[in-house]
Amino acid sequence: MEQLHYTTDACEQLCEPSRHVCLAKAELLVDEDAQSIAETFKILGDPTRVKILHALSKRELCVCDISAVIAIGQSAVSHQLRLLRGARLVKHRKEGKMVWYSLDDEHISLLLAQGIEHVKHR
Amino acid sequence: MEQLHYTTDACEQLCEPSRHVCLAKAELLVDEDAQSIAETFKILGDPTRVKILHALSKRELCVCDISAVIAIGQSAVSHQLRLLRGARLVKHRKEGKMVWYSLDDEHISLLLAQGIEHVKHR
DNA sequence: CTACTATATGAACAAGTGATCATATATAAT
DNA sequence: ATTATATATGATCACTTGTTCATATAGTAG
Repeated sequence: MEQLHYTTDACEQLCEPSRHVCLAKAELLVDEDAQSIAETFKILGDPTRVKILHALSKRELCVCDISAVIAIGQSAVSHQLRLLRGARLVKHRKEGKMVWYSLDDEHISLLLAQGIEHVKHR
Repeated sequence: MEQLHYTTDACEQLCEPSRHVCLAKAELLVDEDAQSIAETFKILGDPTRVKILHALSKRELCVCDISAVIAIGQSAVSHQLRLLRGARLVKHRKEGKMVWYSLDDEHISLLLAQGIEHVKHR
């Protein structure tokens, strides 16, 4: 009975027989897209990275600044920034031996704010 | 040298000595908030849940519909819905032996759309 | 060149996650 | 009551994740 759920159209004959299920199937995100979208949210889904992004939403900071602000080791910060870069959530510029990080665009700030909004709400 | 990074104010004397670091520290998200915010994004950070939310953003669906649409076992769907409920991303209503799920509010739809936007962009 | 500082990265390990299986609960039908 | 269906949940296990340690790279100063 486990398997039947996705070989037949819905819960046997009980749900409205399949129209909305067919529609939903047609509109279903393809694996690849769902994966990419989830990837972005997954990166946002860590308290350390949230702190980093929130700090960067206020001002550009270099790696050791972030390390100082967040109170976490330099190595850990670098690892996290790598992930954030990979997800195009932050950008960086070199200046001598320092590397300055900032949010990739204002979009990110909005996304973050919206998450914060959801949490504060209710 | 690892530890000094968060006992002194920034990268020794090299960064603009500490004004922006002090500000950033003052504005730093407290652990609890960062944790809650990350929690929400973490829930959004899984392809199966993204598919579920995307499907629910179009129309209300019952558990076995979702199972049929996403092509994943009923048990897995229930487990995921539990998490989604916990994060107040979806709501549900019982109707006989079926349980119908939908997004908790339009905010969620926006949040999801913004994530999709980020991925599609560039 | 040598020493020092800022950042990046690989390895390793503890902790967490998501699917499946088995089973429980609840509602409905006979 | 018995049977069937819809959903929920606990246990398990392979897999992922985030930090730390050690070390590498790169820029700067002496």
